[in-house]
Formats: sequence, C-alpha cells, structure tokens
Amino acid sequence: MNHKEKIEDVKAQFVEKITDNMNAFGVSTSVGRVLGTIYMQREPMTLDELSSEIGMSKTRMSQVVREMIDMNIAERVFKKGVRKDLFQVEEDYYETFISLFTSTWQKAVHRSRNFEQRLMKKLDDLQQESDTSEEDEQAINELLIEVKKWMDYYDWIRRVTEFFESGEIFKHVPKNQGGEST
Amino acid sequence: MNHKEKIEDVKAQFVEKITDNMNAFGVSTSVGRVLGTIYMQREPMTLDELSSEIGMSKTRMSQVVREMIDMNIAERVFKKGVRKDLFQVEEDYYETFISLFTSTWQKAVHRSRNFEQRLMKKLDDLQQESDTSEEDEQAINELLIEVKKWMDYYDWIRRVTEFFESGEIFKHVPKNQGGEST
DNA sequence: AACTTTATACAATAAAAATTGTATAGATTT
DNA sequence: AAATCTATACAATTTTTATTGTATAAAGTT
Repeated sequence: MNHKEKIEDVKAQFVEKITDNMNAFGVSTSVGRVLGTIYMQREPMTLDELSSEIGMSKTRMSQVVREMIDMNIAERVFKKGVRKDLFQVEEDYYETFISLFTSTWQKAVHRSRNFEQRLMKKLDDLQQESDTSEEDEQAINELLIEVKKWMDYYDWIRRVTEFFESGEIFKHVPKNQGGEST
Repeated sequence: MNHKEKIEDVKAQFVEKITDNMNAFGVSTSVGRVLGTIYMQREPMTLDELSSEIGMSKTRMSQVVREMIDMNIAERVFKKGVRKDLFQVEEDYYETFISLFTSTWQKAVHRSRNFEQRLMKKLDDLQQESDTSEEDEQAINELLIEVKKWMDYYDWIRRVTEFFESGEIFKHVPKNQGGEST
C-alpha cells in the first residue's frame, strides 16, 4: 500500500467507527455509513455520489437520507447551479448525539401521550361502574397508580431531552475535561 | 367484556407500552414484552411461565432473558424450594432507563478504545515515513486531529453515562417535578 | 446409579428488514 | 412541448434477525 491508499484506509475505518457509534442508537448500518461518508468528505454530497462511494443503489441512498432528515441528523442544502439535491450532515459529534437522542425520545413521548389518555379514560370508566368487586376495585386502583407513575416517568424523559437539547448538559458534563492529551 | 377481562386488557396494553418504550432503545420487541410481563406480574417468573403467558417458545424465552441479563435489566433470583430459575426485573422505570442507557454506551466506549489505539498507531507510523508529500502530510494531520476529537467525544459519552449511573442526573432533572396531577 | 427436570446449543424455519431494479411523476432545459 | 434529468413509489429479491423444535448436558431426585 502506498501512502494515499493507507490514508484512504484510515478514513474507511473511521467511517466504520462512526457506523458503530450510530448502531448504538439502534439506527441501521447504512444510515451510519452514509453519515460517516458525508462527514469524512467534509462537503455536502449528492445521491449519486453517495451511491458510487458506498456502492449501494441510488434508491437506497434516497431512503436513507430521508430517514436521516427525519431523525434530524442530515439536511438538504442548496448550492447555486447544482441541480441535484445535496445532503449535508452535522459536523459536531455532540450535536449529532443530541439530535439522535432527542428525536428518538421525543417521538416516544409523543406516542405515549395518546396511550396515557386512552388508558386513563378506560380506567376511570371502569371505576365508575357500580358492580365492581372489592378485588377488582383494588386492581383498578393499582393500575391508576401505575399510569400515574408512567406519566411521571415520561415527563422526566421529556425534561431529560430538554436538558440535552438546551445544552444544559454541557454545564455539568463539559466537553473536554482532560484538556489536550499527547 | 366483564370487569376482569377489562382489567386484563388494560394490563396487556401497559405491557405493549413498555415494549414500545424498550423499542426506543433499539432492543427487540420480545425483550420489551418479557420485561413488561414480569414487571406487571410483580413477581419473578420462570421460563415456563413466561413461555405460556407470552405464547412463545421456552427456547426463545431463554435467549431473551439472557440478553436482558446482559443488558443489566433482569436478574436471576433464588427462591427456596423452587428448582426452576426465576427471573426478576428492575421495578423502577428510571433505573431501567439508566441501565439500558449506560450498558449500551459503555459497551460502545469499550469498543472504541481498541479502535482509537489502532488508528492512532497507524497514523503515527504513517507520519514517520520519510517520503510523504506535502499533501499527504496534511491529510495525516487532519486525521490525527479527527481521532483526537473522536477520543474527546467518547470520553464525554463515558462521563455522561457516569452522570446517569451515579444519580447525578436527578439533581438537575428531578424525578417528579409536577407533583400530583389530577 | 437410574430417572427426572431444567436450561440451552444447534440446526431448521419463519418473519422482518434491508436492498435493488423498474417505472413514473415532477422538474428543468432545449 | 419534446427531451432530459432527478428523486422516489412500488414490487421483487436478498439478507438478516427472530423464532421454533429437537437434542443434549448438567443438576436434582428417587
């Protein structure tokens, strides 16, 4: 291997590491690879470029970037004179982490709202009914308490996402604690 | 539906909600369902009980609980006179969240260590070689900076997991902010 | 020591997710 | 408005993951 090849090899390994990082979020490998590829390129890329660079169909690239936009870790950018769509990714590791974390959980929080209301209503109705046995009564109460606990938990999650999104986290867990190492 | 059935129905929906919550962590649906089932039972359960309750093979239950133990969200418990293994889950939603969060990321941190060292060495070697062009030289430097940034980022992740694991997070995002709601 | 009971290894199957190729609609250019 | 280029919808395929059934080893019981 000559120098150029070795350098390319290191870059490729970096992309794979970024992919692994994304996997920890439960995101598919291809999403990670696209993010890593654009990140390493340091320039927005088109679907065709991604397709040839990664060796995957353009169709798939289209699907992947849309997933990414949905997760808040990529965006379409405009460049004068370029007709193809250009896609850029966040350059800051921390921001990417936070975007993924918050978008995942905020979606879950949203889904939880419907659930909570629906269940709460069911339990209230159930409690109104007259001919409930002592035993059932108690089961209902336990479930009501459980729903309440669940709601508190999800509200906590919501506040945790805000804690990250607002940058508050960095006041307590600062970015570079160790300073420059060798 | 009579009362008992309605109550069972609410419980089942709760289990499904817990499953959805687990999905947000990128864990499989079955893991979520097992956790939800044991949680709702409020008692440790055996593989056979899980199997019949969830309607899945005992083999699969065995696989799932081992995954869960690996992720730190379940444990084997001993009960005098009971030969079958009993599995219990954490009863505190917050603790479960933290266990999943930290175990996922601490594994990633661990994998990253090898990567960092390997890449750092490669780049150092490459830099030693004599006949590098100006251009290559610069590419290598950029990559060295990148590895450094990566290491800082992963150290941050490690510290974030500690921030959660130690309970420090609750000082800044307390458990029940709203107090009792209706 | 023979007999049960239990958990899991392993291979086979089923189900789900990722990926591709073709077709098409919506732009842009000529 | 015809021709060209682009992204994506959709169906088909491949690959991966989840799930099961059978076989077996390890532990417990008689």
